[in-house]
Amino acid sequence: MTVRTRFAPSPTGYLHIGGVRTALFNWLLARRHGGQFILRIDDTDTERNVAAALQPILDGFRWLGIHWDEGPEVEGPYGPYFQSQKLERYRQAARQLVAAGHAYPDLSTKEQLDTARKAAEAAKKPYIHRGPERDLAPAEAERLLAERPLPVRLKVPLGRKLVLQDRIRGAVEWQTDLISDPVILRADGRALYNFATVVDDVDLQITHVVRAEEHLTNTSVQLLVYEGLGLPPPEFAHVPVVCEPQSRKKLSKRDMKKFVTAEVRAKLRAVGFSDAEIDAQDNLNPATVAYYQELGYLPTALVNYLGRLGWSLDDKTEVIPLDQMIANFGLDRVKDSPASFDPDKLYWLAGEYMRVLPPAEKAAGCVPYLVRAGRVAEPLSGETQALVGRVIAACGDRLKLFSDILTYGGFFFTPEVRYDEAAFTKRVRKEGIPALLRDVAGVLGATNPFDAPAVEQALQQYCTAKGVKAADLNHALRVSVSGVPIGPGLYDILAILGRAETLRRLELALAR
RNA sequence: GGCCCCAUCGUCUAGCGGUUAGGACACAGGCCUUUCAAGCCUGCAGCCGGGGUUCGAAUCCCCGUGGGGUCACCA
Repeated sequence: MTVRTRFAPSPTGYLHIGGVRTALFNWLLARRHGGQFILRIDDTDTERNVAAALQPILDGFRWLGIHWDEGPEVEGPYGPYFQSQKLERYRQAARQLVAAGHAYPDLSTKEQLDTARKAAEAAKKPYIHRGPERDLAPAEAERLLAERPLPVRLKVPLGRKLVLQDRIRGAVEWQTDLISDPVILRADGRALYNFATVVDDVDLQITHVVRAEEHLTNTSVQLLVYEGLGLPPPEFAHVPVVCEPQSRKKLSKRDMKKFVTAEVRAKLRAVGFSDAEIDAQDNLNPATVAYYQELGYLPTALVNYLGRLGWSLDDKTEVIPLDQMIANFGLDRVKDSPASFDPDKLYWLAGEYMRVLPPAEKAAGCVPYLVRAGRVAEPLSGETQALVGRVIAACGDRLKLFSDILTYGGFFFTPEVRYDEAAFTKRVRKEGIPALLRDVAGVLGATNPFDAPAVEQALQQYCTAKGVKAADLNHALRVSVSGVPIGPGLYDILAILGRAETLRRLELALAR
């Protein structure tokens, strides 16, 4: 039997980190066993524009390289893949349950239900609804349903114990007497999640339902739907939820704005977002995939991080490239306790992946940030292309995210130097430094060739000869030509700028 | 509150009856060094508590405690 897994997002307008982790596990399981991964859209209850709200989700998965074998835009033999297109199918399945005596129309009014619920609450008892029509003969129930629109409820069998053999949690049990008869079809004919999801999983021939633990309780009802339909349930695996950083609380889809801290805002502004944009877009925060995409994280790093959150290969491996993850993934090594999301570790992994990325790919990833910041214009000239390559090489391991090109190498691409005042005061506005720089400008004017080794040699010779501390000179030079106290090696900086530009910037600094 | 799930360094995890409880991120210190990174070395830090079972428990059982999830004509 081929393994078929699925991920079923609601079109919310963003791809949530927690959701991706769940989707990734499904995808890995399918790939590991040569099966299929299906994307299905749970849009039964959405009023909003589904297409627009779905696009960011599809984009996110594509960016991550998590490709679906069936679903939106690729279709497949078991569609439709949108719940909104399966209304008639759900009605038909509900009728089947009614005819088999496993479901019934409920005449109770909302008021009656509310009253009963409140009474139960006041008595501190759980409210278990059993509609009076549940004992109607199937034919009678069908007649009632044909007469007028009524909600349909599942007839939960009495006095039974339900046992789920969860692939991650082991045996989980429920007493059916504690399960209220759930509505499976509204009076207007729309299906409810617990029912639609089962019908869909049946239609899509899903073999393994891997989903977040928050669905564990739902599984009892779903088990009963399978039973009523006369079908064997698939394998279930409930993975623990992903929690907020430094917390045990679920990384919630609600209230994601709270993750937009001052630090996060600064990072987004650094790549060109305005405060207005940050506030307006609900997908620009660290709980969504888009955030990492915008900051220039390598998608491979994010996938590695997420795959490693709640699953491990062994007792030591942290960097697990995708092919290795596919080859080794299994539900048996998925943890059964929640894990909190750790931005620091993700950042570290991003650096690990960036380090081994081929130069051409680094350049391709960095250029868009330079373009967006107005530092280079497209199409890039051959000269600019070469400059980008040299700057990236000089940045070396400092580059962890593509957007880091702005922090470490931005000054190469603009004639005006923006000075960090604190650094300028500390390194340049000092007794004797301006005179030193003027002197050194002469040395640099005579250095040939003007490449890193020659510049280094010339400056060191100068320092030795004049008894100048190399550090004092280098710091002053760095801040003078780049404006900032951090960045690539000084000799690389000077060589890349070239003699003329170096001397021009030196004059610029001395004129301040 | 009912039901269900969970519990090893701050965080991610290894461990599946006998280990000096291992690794990673973060943090601290050191080396290197023109800055910042990187790299290398060192350090800090953990089995929620209590009972059992056993020669022996982080590991098995029970009870607490704590955390989480879920209780809709949402998904």
